[in-house]
Amino acid sequence: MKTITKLNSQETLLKYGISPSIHRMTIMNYMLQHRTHPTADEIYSHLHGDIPTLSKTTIYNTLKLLVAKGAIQEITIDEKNTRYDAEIEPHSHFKCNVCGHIYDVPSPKIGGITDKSIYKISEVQVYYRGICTICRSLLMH
Amino acid sequence: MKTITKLNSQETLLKYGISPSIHRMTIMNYMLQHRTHPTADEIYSHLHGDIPTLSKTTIYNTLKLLVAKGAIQEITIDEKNTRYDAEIEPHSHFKCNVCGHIYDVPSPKIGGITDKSIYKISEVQVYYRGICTICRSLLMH
DNA sequence: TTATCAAATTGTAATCATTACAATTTTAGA
DNA sequence: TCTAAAATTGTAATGATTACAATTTGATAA
Repeated sequence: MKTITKLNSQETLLKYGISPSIHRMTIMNYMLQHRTHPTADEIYSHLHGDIPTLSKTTIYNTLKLLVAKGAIQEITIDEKNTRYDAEIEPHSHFKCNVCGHIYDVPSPKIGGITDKSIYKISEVQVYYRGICTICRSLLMH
Repeated sequence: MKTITKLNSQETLLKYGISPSIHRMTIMNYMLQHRTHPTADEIYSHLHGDIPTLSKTTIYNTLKLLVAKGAIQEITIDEKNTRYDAEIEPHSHFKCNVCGHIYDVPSPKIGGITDKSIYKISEVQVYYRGICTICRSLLMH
């Protein structure tokens, strides 16, 4: 099992032209396994137990590299921290204002200014905010 | 002229249930006149010349209040700073990765998860990133 | 008008995410 | 093995934002 996921993260790194060091594989692996849109700090906290030598700077460096190479994406739906997402297929995000959870949701069909003659668009982010089903039912008693 | 814009900012504040103090009117007025999606710090820098007693904390407090009351909106398209926008009619944003300018663009028709049965959506933000026309033509010589 | 109380504002210090940077370690290839 | 480049580390700096206690302002009632 572990071998397989390690392999997956290694393959992913190679696919995006990133030399697969141990730490990079560990971080990539974490991202592939945890689709919770973690912050740099959350990743650090979770990995620090297993690999005490892993520094927070490496987390930041690696995440920045992964984003630059297109292996993961950055999302700014959370006003406090930058969050990261290993899912790079088109999708949107919904943040519950009550529990703070960020959900992956299907991307809407975008019309509007996809008109490439005006702006050269390289990225589209759609952020929804509101109350998720769980919190809503809790609020209703 | 000045009287008119002051009046407009006062009216706007009253409309949103905010008691119109001098500073709040000044900040609201700035927001109404400058559709550049300014940061708290930019607002402070611009107003500080005229009103040296205006503190940065008041800028932050006021912006937060204006957002809470719905008089302006917060946008997080810029990874560094929170930006604010007096335009509250539905529209989207385009950020040029070269010059950093943030443009207002028409909102796309949103299909997808506007399905209210799943999530109670209170806010939708659409962020585009890429290269704006000006920078693109400059890059082409 | 004056006293009073709440609201508004201020300045400073604290917090917290992120980055800069120089030093050290690791890795791959000659 | 040796060496240069790449990767990683720890610490300090930066910069945005918030906390908070103190002060000022403004509206109201006596």
